[in-house]
Amino acid sequence: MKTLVLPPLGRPDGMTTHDYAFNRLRQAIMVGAFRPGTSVTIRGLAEALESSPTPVREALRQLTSIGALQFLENRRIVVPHITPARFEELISLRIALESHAARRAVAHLSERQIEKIAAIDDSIETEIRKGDKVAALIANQAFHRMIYTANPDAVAMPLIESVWLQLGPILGIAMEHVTELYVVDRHREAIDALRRRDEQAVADAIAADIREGIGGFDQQAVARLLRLAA
Amino acid sequence: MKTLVLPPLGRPDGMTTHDYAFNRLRQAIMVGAFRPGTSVTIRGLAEALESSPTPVREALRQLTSIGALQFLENRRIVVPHITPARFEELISLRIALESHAARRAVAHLSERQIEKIAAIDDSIETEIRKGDKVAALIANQAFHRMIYTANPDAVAMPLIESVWLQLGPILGIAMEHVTELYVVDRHREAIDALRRRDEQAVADAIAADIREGIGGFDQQAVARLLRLAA
DNA sequence: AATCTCTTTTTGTGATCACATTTTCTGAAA
DNA sequence: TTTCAGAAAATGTGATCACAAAAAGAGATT
Repeated sequence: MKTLVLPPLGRPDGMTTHDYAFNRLRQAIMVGAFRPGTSVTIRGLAEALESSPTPVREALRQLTSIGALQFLENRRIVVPHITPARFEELISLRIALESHAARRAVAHLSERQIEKIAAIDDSIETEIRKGDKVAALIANQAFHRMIYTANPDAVAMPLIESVWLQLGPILGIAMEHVTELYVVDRHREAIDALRRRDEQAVADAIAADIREGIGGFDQQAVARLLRLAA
Repeated sequence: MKTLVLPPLGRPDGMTTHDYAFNRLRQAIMVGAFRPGTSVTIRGLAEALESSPTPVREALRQLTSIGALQFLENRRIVVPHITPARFEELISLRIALESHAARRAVAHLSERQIEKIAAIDDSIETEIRKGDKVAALIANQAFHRMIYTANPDAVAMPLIESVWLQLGPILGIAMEHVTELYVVDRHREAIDALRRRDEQAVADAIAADIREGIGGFDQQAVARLLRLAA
């Protein structure tokens, strides 16, 4: 029985055990700490998180609701498999959802917020230069999240995070097999468009960012990655 | 203590208590059986479902993950409130998501499936004539679901259902205050477009269907409905 | 080696209980 | 009637346990 290792995560005061388990697992999956097909057990995670089955099971159930995990018929809990076709669907969904969310956020963004977004973009570059892929990834997600959540009724945000979670595992594989991380520079383009309050240009920049970033993997590249990981 | 009444729902053999609770509550919310702001208790639902707190809590946690319920800071569990702005965001998200899903489904639909969809559309008319609003609503959802899930990798479907769930409570209010139910006849248009394999026309018909259906409530109408329900 | 059968272990499920917090109820004071 | 303080009840949380199903292991047979 190998003990499970999870990326650490701070636990604020007053946070319930269940919430902590949920957030920690969620973040682990989102940054690609689990491979597709990996199976987890309630008791195993309870031990790793130093708690009991009850709150862990609740966290796992929530994670399945957002597509991050899957309860199989035989009651096993696994990280869902990805096929090239499903990957392509997820990317196209990301583009549809995020360009929609970006367009809907433009009117709500203050100058100050836009500067904050530009600062986050700088931090992405910094992390890449340092070679910290996970940190760069988290900063990149923060960049996108900051834009979409400027809308006070950002109902699309939870759905977007669900898609990110479903892409997490293959992202983890990609990171292992890609020596150098780079981010296509559509971010500057998006920031400029935000400053001009040009909704269409913002949506286009976000779409291009996704398409040329993780979306740049074609079916064969995905198939190759999946084979490498198998 | 008034006992809680939930719309009935069959329970297949071998279905876990948790799964049953989840599905029954989900369906109840989706068809508008709960008002916005309604609060529920774990023990109360456990009693109504003739089970214990554990599986009910898991079901409630899942429902919060998909936006159907909300755990407040004081640990109370409520059906989320809706503002006119949030309503408008949800409708616009429905249009973005569903026209995307519809477009992506067109290529996968067989002639046989299209006929099945047309049959479902007929059943909607039947239910409306009978005056059974809930049945008409469920049939209408089946119509949409059947289209989107023709795509074997319909990754957008769970997200779409999440939006439906969030619109459920206001839908329930609307049904109480609308004497006559009618469905804008964009369904025929969608079916025709499906037969022609015209992706753009299908997407447009679905968008129009939403916009002229539930989306037809303007901000003032929503505000009025919410006031009536308060 | 490969396959099958039986035993042992592991695992998910759901009920129950103790605890702390929150809400509700009760009754007195203003 | 309103307001407020304390008591009582209700509620969410998390650990534990018993049970059934599934998986893993052991040993015999082909």
